[in-house]
Amino acid sequence: MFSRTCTYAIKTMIYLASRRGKTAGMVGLQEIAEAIGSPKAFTAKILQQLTKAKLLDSIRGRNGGFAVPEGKVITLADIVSAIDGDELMTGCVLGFKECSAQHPCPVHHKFVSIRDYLSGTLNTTTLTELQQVLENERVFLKS
Amino acid sequence: MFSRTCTYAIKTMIYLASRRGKTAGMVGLQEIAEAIGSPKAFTAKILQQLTKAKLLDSIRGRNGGFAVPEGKVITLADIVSAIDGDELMTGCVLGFKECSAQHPCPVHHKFVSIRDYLSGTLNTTTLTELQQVLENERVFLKS
DNA sequence: ATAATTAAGGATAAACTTGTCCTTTTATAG
DNA sequence: CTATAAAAGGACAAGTTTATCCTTAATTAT
Repeated sequence: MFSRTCTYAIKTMIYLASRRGKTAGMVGLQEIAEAIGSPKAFTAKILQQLTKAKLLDSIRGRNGGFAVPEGKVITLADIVSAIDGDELMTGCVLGFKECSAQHPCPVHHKFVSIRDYLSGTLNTTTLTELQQVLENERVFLKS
Repeated sequence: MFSRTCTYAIKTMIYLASRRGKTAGMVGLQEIAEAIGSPKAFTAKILQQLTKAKLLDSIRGRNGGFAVPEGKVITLADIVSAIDGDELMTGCVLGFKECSAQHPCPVHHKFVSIRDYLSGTLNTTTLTELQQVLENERVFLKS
C-alpha cells in the first residue's frame, strides 16, 4: 500500500508530533531513527524530503534538529502525498491514466468507493490525533 | 496498491475469462500481451506463475496456450494473493509484524476497516462478474 | 519422422527503491 | 576564533522489481 519510505515518514511525523511540547528544542536524527527503528542515513534523506515539503522545520548546527511546525495541522494525506505522491488517492488501481466513471477500467466501480474511503481517512486523520493515540493507549512505533 | 506485475495478472485473467466460451481452444501469449498492452516476455513469466497457482490451465505446442479452468470460480483475492501475497489483505499498513487490536500501531484503528473493506471486495469479486462488466459496458483493458 | 509452433525455464539486463558513506554548510559552545 | 555538533547534499552500493533474450521441452500438422 505505502512504500517503506512512506512508512518511515509516517512514523517519524507521529514521533515528532508526540515530542512537540514536551521538549523546548529540536529533535535530532539520531533520536528519531532510534525511536522508530529505521536506518539512520536513509532516515536523514526522508527528513530532508519532509522538510522541503514544509511538513517539518529543521535547524542546522548545535542544538539543531527537526520539529513539527507549531500550530500547523498535518494530515496523513499530506505525508503520503509528499513521499509517495497521490496516485494511491486519486489514480486507477490498474494504472490506467484515462480511467473514469465514464470510461472505466473493468474494476473501476469495484474500487472507487474503496479509494474514496481510503482517501477520506488519509485526509481527515491528523497528526495530533495520532499523537494522542500514541500517548493514551498501549501503542508502539517500533518493534 | 498492487504491483505492476499484479495489474498485468488481473488484466490477463479478465481477458482470458472474457474469451472463455467464445473460443474452443487456448489463447496464446502473443494475443494476451497485445490485448492488455503488456510486454510479451514478462507476461510469459506471469502466466507461468498463474498456471503454477492453478488459476490457469496451459497447454504447450501447436494450438497451445492458456485458459481459465472451466467451472472454476476465481476471485480477485486469488489473483492478488498468487502474485503479491496477502500482506495487503492481512498485514499492518506500517509493516509491523506484531500489530493487532490488542497491540496496535498508531494507525491500526484507522486502517483496519479499510483493510477489511478492501479484503472483502477482493474476496467477493469474481472473474465472471468482471468479464460481464467488460462485455456489457464501455470498458477497456488496454489504453 | 520432421518441421513448425508454443509454453517452460534459465540467465541476464535495466530501472527503481532502499540504504550507506563522505564532504560541505550552518550554527553554537567554549 | 576555534572546535564541535548537526543538517544538507552528492556519490555510490545493495536489493528488488520489471523486462528481455535464448535455449529446452512438449505438442501438432504435414
